[in-house]
Amino acid sequence: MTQDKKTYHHGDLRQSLLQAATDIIREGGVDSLSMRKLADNVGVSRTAPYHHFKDKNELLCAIAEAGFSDHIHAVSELPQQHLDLDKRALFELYVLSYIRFADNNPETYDLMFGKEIWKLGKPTDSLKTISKRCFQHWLEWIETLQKQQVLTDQHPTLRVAQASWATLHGLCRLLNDGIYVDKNDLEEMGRTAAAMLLAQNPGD
Amino acid sequence: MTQDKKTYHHGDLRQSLLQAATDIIREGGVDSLSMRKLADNVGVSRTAPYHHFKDKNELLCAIAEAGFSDHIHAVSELPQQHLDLDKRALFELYVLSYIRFADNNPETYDLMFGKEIWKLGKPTDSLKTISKRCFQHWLEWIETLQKQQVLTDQHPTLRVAQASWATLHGLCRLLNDGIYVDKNDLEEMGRTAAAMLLAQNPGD
DNA sequence: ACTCAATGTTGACGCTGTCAAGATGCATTG
DNA sequence: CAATGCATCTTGACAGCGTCAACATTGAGT
Repeated sequence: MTQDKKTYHHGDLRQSLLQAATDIIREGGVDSLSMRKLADNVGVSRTAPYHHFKDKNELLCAIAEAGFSDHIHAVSELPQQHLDLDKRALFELYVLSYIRFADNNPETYDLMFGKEIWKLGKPTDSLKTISKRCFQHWLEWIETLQKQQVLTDQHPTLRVAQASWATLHGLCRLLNDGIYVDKNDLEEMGRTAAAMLLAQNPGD
Repeated sequence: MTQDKKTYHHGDLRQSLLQAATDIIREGGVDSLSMRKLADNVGVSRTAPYHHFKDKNELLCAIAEAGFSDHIHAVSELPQQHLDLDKRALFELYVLSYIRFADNNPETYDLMFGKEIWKLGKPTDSLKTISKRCFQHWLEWIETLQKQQVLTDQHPTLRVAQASWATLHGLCRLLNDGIYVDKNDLEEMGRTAAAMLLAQNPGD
């Protein structure tokens, strides 16, 4: 598997660090990740990681970036897997999928959309790029939903996209931040939110 | 004003700590608050605060508690100040007021609804109490809005209250966490969100 | 074979939360 | 009024943190 570790040079330290960091974070949360413990876990000295990441912030950005990549991948598969569903049901499904992603990867989600990076730290250029791409996908879908009268077209696409995303985000934060803990409740909340956001059909 | 400070006993340390802590937090964010700096600011030794707060968590809970108190106070005044508005406009006004509260007191808001206390720390009993009371008010108002057909009554009051609150909360997080920075944009998002959540009137 | 840049190491600094032990002084009791 | 006890405040200490500076090792390219 991993090298025999007797060599002075690790050979693949950057990748190992990312992997180990992701594990630590998944295990004990973002706040349980320290550069020193991370280095120790990988079997390397305290400051070795600094040859691969300028500082802790850059490490976190790299992890968040991978999170966006996963997320985009997972989401883009959704519509193709559910060709049978009508647009409204698909929207609800997206809401629930979004919640599940945040629930399954709470700490990654925190990094992707948390103040640790976006307010306290500084997002990497590549992180900014991929996060914009992610929102762009959302935006495009919202636009088609508006055209299909599934979402209101009385407001600009951008605003509708932002407002509905904020709803999803809010639900996830309530779960991930420990304000609501029961994830079944949260799915129910997600369903209700989806229903409220959708344009009411006259024929309902 | 404050005592002449030459006395060994401070006399009113607990209150001074709360005040200074709130100032520090408002100035530089929750993360800029350290027990040591706080003690120093008040002119007292490192560990003196521990005679008034078991640990940092309890201090933060006390600040959050004051935040809830302010919030409840501000909100309860809203309907009486705007008797002229119809129910739908009042709802939008509430949304905007909520956003403004989070915008004006971002760090307090973080404490009130952030993982620092609810997930990483442990909320005080009194904090739990007042936060429940706060949500209870929201819940009651949502119920009347449902009865007035301003919000959908096709879902349980609890779910509607949770879902709509999640929307507000999501908007605030996006602002406070630095994902969206323009607060004018955010108000527009708030308006859009309010419109989407409201039950569509046939006669619109 | 020699050099250089990339990568890894140890030492150090100042910061953090908080525990333990000792100093101080106010309030209550004899 | 003197003594005692308890709340309060102090200094000392420890383990942990991010990261800078200086030094060691090594693989790659001339």
